[in-house]
Amino acid sequence: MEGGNEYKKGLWTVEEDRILTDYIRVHGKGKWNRVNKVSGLKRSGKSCRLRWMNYLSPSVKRSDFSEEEDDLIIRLHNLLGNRWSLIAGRVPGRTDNQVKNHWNSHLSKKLGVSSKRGKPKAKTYSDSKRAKNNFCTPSSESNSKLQPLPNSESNSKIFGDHEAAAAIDGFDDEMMNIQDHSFSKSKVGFSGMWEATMVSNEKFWFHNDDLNLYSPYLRDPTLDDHYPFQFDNL
DNA sequence: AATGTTCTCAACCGCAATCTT
DNA sequence: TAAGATTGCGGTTGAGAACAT
Repeated sequence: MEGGNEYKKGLWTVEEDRILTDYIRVHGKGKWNRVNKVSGLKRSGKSCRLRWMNYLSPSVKRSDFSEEEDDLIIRLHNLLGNRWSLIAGRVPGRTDNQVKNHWNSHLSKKLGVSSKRGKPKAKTYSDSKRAKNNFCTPSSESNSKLQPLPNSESNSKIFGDHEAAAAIDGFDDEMMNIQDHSFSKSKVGFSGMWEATMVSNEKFWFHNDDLNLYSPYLRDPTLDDHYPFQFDNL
């Protein structure tokens, strides 16, 4: 149980960092609410988790953002909006907090856009569940590793080689037919080179070469178009 | 040098999702 | 199955640093 005034707040001291690092070396990460009980550290589990994930973890890169990272973040943000965790998952060594701060203090100015840009908020529980299911988030363990395509044995390409890739340069209304399914580029609103791979009768995976992203598209028969959700930030 | 202003980023907060009992 | 605990996310805050006057 977290709460009361028993936990310290504010910046972490070197000694607190050492205690937390020692704890994780012995017990591993996770079970954050056990940290204070075991180590005596006067910090909430939530605070311990944040400190480890954003600062102490050896996988966190502390260097300045490179041009390549900036470029990747800008493209991912264009695609995903303020889904910082998803974006960070595609930028090796960077945390969601780092990416968010970097965007708000540097990139948004560089691009001349408002940093208060809102994410396309899900309106309902099912919407937010769909939104979560619609992108492959790398597990926290394999932070930054690309999600592989689903097992190729179980997949059948919808298109032949030539047809497999569809160049989507703008947001026009061109329709593309995939066997008996059809979708509108404008509703997807992605740019780049996409490849659709059939996983099952109900599920496609899109591969964007430009962004190295794999995204599942789940058909939703309850919607009159076949798009589970739209990217209204585009 | 002193003071005021702006910027950066670590950490907090509230909420929702997920897990555990 | 329900309720409480825990985890994870994105928005926001505020202390300290950097810059301007």
